[in-house]
Amino acid sequence: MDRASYHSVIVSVSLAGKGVSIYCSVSALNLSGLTKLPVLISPSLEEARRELVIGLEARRLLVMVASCTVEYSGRTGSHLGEGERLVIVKGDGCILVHRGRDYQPVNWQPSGCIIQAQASNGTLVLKAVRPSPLESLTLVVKDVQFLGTFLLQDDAEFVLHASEEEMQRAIILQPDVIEQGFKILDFEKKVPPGFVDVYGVDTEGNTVVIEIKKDPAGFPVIKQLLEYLKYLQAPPGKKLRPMIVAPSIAKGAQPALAKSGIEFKQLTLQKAVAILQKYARSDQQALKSWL
Amino acid sequence: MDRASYHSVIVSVSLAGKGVSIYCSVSALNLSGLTKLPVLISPSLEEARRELVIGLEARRLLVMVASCTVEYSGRTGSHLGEGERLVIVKGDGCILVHRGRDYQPVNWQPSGCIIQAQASNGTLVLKAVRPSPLESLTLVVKDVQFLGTFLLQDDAEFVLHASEEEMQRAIILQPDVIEQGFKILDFEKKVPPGFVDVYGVDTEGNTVVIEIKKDPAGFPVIKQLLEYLKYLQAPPGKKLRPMIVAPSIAKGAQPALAKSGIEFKQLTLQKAVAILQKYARSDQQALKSWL
DNA sequence: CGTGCCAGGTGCCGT
DNA sequence: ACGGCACTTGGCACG
Repeated sequence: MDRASYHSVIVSVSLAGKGVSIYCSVSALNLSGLTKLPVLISPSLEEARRELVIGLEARRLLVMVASCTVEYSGRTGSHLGEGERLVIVKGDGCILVHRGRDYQPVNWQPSGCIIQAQASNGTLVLKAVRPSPLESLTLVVKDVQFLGTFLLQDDAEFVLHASEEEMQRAIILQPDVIEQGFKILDFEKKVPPGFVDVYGVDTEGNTVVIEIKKDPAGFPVIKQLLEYLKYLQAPPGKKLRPMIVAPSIAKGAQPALAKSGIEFKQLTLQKAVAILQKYARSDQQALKSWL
Repeated sequence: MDRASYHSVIVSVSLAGKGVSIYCSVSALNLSGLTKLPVLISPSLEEARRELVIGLEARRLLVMVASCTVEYSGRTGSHLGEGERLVIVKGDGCILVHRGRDYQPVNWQPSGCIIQAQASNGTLVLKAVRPSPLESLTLVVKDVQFLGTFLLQDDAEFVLHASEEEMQRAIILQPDVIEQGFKILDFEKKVPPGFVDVYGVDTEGNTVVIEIKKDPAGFPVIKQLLEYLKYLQAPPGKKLRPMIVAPSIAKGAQPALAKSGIEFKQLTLQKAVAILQKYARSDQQALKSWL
């Protein structure tokens, strides 16, 4: 690829409505050709609509900065007056409307809905309908500041080191982390109100019922565990030992814990990860980089 | 504004690293000047970093499509290998990393964190640190496909028609919706396990304890209400009438409801909204457009 | 600041 | 489909 080919760039300036439409056609990948880089700056609504339809068809990632109103109707309803927002449409048919602040989108539609863009009376209407539960999101676009359509090359795997699941796996791999001689009989054991995380016996033959929390254990988990206990019983002459495994106890939960006869065993995420590291050689690669 | 001024466009083509850097400087607002439209297409990492710093400083909305790795460490930890993602940084200091699919971001940081962009060894590192709880998100950017910085003009108010709150307001405005002659004594009344949504008396002087749900009422709400009842009692010679107000009863919850002696009163969101419409003239404007 | 609770919660997995 | 539950849940209101 020679130096000259880098300059194979088309810039066409057109007058679209009241705005300026700059069409930068560039490709870093195909420099010798005149491949269009799908970025529109202040396009007319009709140009934007055309590009949206192409992007939706190709299931590309659409990123639009536009002035619009947003209506939602479905499980409930919402209304948002006109203003400039960031609109994202993904290849799997989900849509996000973000304002200039806040972590969460002001409106959205989960993946799997039908999205269409149509011109309507001098405005561009973007509609996203979710079949079940039936709900629809409607954007009436008055002005598009920016519209880009991208294809994201992304095959990497996402690895999350978190959660009860890793703590549970650590306990299963090394039951001694609970106490010397602890033996696991079952996990995710079904009882009417829900599932017992870990279920086992101590060296005395007592039944140990464990509820795991990755966060400081508070009142809800105590109630949950007591609820489970109603449906469980120890072997004749043995005790039922309810136990909460968590990194810590929540502020005011200590008295309730003592009163209800529930034991507490500290297990931090770090320790759980260390145990997994020790036992699961195959996981070492994925785990070594964090912490 | 004459036609010629629309062409006041600067396009500079530079060779940045292995990529092409097209710098389209345009403004639809200030066409006579050479105001920069902050959109970079395949900039060098140094160009991107400079633009990011400027955008962060000005608390603008940053939208970047880039190939990067993502590390998270805090309450838990995560790792995501290299791939192309959509990165959003908002003015309030939150950051979202979106992949090409899925409603939710693969990684993020809520608002209020400190974000910095720095060059590092041939890569661009974007770091977002949240002070409390202490957690950090680190993006190592290898290649930037697109970077735009926007200022969103958006003063509209968001109106959500939803939730228990509207149902509660409807009941408070028109207690008859529960039953003829029902009188409200209190709402959000504190009991040890939580709060009673609505608390009142019927025409017989019996105490009515209402729990509101906007979704079909299932087992959890029954348990919740029974929990509250333990801490409440009717006047001498009167009854305690626990009642669930919801659009419907969940599938298998009917028997449990009957068994526990809890009454059910249907109230849909639509009806609640209608009541609010009738009573709150000032709200009519906001409510009239939906449904 | 923790504690409780709602959310258009979402997502995952099970019957 | 409904049920139970975790989530880097986020968000708000309140003691």
